[in-house]
Amino acid sequence: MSKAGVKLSEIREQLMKDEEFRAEYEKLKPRYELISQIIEARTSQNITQEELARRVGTQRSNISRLESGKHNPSLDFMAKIARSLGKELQIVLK
Amino acid sequence: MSKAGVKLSEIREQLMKDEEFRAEYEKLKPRYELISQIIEARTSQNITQEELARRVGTQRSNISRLESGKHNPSLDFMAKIARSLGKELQIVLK
DNA sequence: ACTTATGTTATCGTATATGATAACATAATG
DNA sequence: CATTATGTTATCATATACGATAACATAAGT
Repeated sequence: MSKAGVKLSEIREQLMKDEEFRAEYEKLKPRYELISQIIEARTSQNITQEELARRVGTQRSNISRLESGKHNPSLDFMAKIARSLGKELQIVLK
Repeated sequence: MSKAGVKLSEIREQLMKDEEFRAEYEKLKPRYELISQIIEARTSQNITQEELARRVGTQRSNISRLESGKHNPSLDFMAKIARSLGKELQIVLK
C-alpha cells in the first residue's frame, strides 16, 4: 500500500465490482465525487488521515470510514472536512 | 403566506436572528446554500412539497422539514431531492 | 360556512451516522 | 527484530436523520 493510501483507481474498481453499486451508480455518483475530492485534497497537501482527524475533531478511523465510501455522510460532516482541508464545500443543483 | 411557502428572504432573516446561527454562519452556509437552491428549483417549476415528496418517496412533512433548515441532511437524501427536481447534485471542494 | 390545497410542526419508531477505542496490516526505518 | 507511521476494520454507545402519521394554520374556491 502506498503512503497515500488506497488509490482512487482502486476504489473505483472495487466499487464497480459491487453489483448494487453498478445498479445504483447514478445514486452513488455524488458520494464518489465527494470522496475523490477529499482524498485528492488531503493527499496533495500531504496531510495524513490522523492530522485531518485532529483538525476535524474526530479519529483516524472515522476519516478512513468516510474515505472508504461505505457510509452516507451528513452535510455538516462534509462541510467540516472541507474546511479542515482549507476548502469550501460548494453545492450546486445543476 | 404565499403559495410558494416561506420566502427565502424570510428564512435568511430568521436564521440571522439566531445567535448561534450568526456565530456559526460559516458552518451553516453550505446548508443554507443547498436549501436555497432546492426551494428555488421546486417553486420555479411549480412543484408542491407534496409532489416532490411523492417523487422522492417520502412525505410532505419531511420535505418541509428539509426546507426549514433545522436538520442536517445526508448526502443520499440531498441527491434524491436533486434528482427528483430534474437536477444533478454537484459537490465541489474549492 | 365548508372544502380543498399547501405548508408547518410535533411525535414516534427505526435505521444509521458519528465519536470513540481497540486490534490489525503493511511499509519504512533503526 | 523492534518501532514508528499510516491506514483499515470491527465494535459499541449515543445522537440524530428519516419514514410515517396526525394535528394545525392559512388562503382560495365552491
